[in-house]
Formats: sequence, structure tokens, C-alpha cells
Amino acid sequence: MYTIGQVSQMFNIPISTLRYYDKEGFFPNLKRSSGIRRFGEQDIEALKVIECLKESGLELKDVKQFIKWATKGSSTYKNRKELFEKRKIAVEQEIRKLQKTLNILEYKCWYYDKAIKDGTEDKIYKMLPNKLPTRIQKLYNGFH
Amino acid sequence: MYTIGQVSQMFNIPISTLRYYDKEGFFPNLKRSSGIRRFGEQDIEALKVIECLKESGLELKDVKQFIKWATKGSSTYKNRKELFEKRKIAVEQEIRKLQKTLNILEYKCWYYDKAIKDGTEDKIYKMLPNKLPTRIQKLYNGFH
DNA sequence: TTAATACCTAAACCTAACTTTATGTCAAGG
DNA sequence: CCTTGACATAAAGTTAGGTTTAGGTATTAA
Repeated sequence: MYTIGQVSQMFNIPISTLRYYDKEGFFPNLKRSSGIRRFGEQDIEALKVIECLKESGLELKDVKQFIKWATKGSSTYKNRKELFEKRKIAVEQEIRKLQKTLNILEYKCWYYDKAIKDGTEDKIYKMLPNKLPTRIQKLYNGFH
Repeated sequence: MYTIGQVSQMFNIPISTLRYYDKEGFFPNLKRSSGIRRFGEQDIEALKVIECLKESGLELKDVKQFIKWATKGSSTYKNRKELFEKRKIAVEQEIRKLQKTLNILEYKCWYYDKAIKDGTEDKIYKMLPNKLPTRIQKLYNGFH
């Protein structure tokens, strides 16, 4: 059995966060002795699950839902799978978005590199898009 | 010269957002006639810049800083380049993080797929990590 | 004349996941 | 006896980027 301070140290999670998780109902079996929280095996396991699912980008409300399902046993495998499947699709989407963002940023870096070398943006402004270096043409989104 | 409603339609941006941008000082030269905002070329250009920089994942405060630099001319090319360079590194980092997340999610999907097929998690729980399918071993982060 | 539209403002509200603050209890050590 | 430290609570504050609300003005159409 651990106190909140010990758990905080073990997992490197602020005490305030642990109390917050508790208030949100993530430790349904947490014991207390004279008002003080005592974290047992079950609570530590719950915390590990929270940490792991947060790693996979789930929101706390989804983590909560997952825990509910997990305690219901094998009848909820499908629900849990769907939760992760949905999240997977969303993450793939996010990655594609960020890769587009990266293209724009690479263009911007090229642009200002050239502006610094030339001492002016005018040359780039006057340049027709099809005269841009091939690598850069692909990144160009229509804006300087 | 356009009214706020026209600009809202042209760019498909809520009126409330345009007013918010104005309040935040993104249209330093915005004119008014009898209290009503009149968006001119300059303001439309400013809006395009905001949209483009938001595309590249910059926060509004950085957009604001960028605009300040841009109005100062060629002496700030280096600052602007650094801004994008920093953001680029951060985005690359974010992508790497999301790819790790994706690994975890792929593991989870495999896990529940198998649990659904087997009707139980017990088999997977008893399986030693080195007995996992090769593709899955790479995704395993130590948690089920 | 009154109803609909389009505009205006200031201020409150929203979300998520915490963190901070103010206040209080309780046990151990000097 | 008093102070320090670890624990407790409820409620307010934080962040960004808006959105919503409540109330007001001004023009136009039926």
C-alpha cells in the first residue's frame, strides 16, 4: 500500500493529477485510512492503464469508457477494438495533416533562405511557380 | 471594400472569428465607415497570411510576431526563417510522436482482433513477447 | 409600422486536463 | 509547545482560439 506522495514519486506524476484522476473516478476501489488515500495493487494497475492509453492518444473520457468495458469482460472486446480502430484512423489523419504542414514549412524555409542570400524577396515574387526548383514546386501551396 | 459578412462568405470564416482577429490586432489598417468595418485589399491580404500561417501550424501569437517582422522589411528575414525552422523541428517531433502512438494503436487492434477470434485474452496474456508475430513484436510497448 | 437583416459591443462561456490557492487536519521532532 | 511536512478539501484559475449571449443601432422591404 502506497500513499499519494509515494505513487507520485514512483510514476513521476504530480500529486494534484493523481487527486484529479481520483476525483474523476479512475480508482474505483481506492481505499482510505482515516481520510488518507492508500493505493493498492489494483489502483497501481489502473494508473498503468491510464498512462498506456494516454500514450495512444486517447482522451480521458475514452480511457474511462475503456476501463468500464474492460471490467465487463470478454463481451466488450468488439467495443474496445472499435475504440482503438477509430483512434488509429484519427491519428493517421493527423499525421497526413502534419506532413502537409511540413511541406509548407519546408517551402517557407527555402523561401527565406533564398531571400537572405539574395537580400530581397523581389526575385522570388517575380519568379513564376514553374521556374521554382523542382523539389520546391511540390511544396508550394500558392502563398509566399 | 467588403463588409464583414462578405469576407466571412468569401473565406468561409465565421464573422465572430473575423471580429476576434480584429480585436487581437490582426488588421492594423482596417477602416470603418459609421462604425461598420470595411475590409480593403490590405486587410484581405492580412487574412490570407493568417490562413496560410495557421496552415503551417503556427499559433496566433507567432502569426502576430511574423506580421510585425514582415512590415519591418528585409532586415527581419532571418527572424522569420528561424520562426519557421523552429516550427518545422517541432512538427517533425510531433510526427515522430504520432508514429509511436500509431504503433501502440496497431498493437491494440491486433490484440483485440485476436481476442475476438480466440474468444478470450488469456492466450495472449500467457504468450511470451518473443512468441508474438514478428510484425507485432515491433509494436509491443510492454503493456496490453 | 413593423419586421427582417446586417451590423455593432462587452462580457461571459466553451473545452480538456490539469494546477493553484486557500484553508484545514494530523502526527512526529526538537 | 510549536513548527514542519504530508496529507485533505472545494473552488477558482490556466491555456488557446474562438463562440455565444444580451443588448443596441441602422437600413430596408412589405
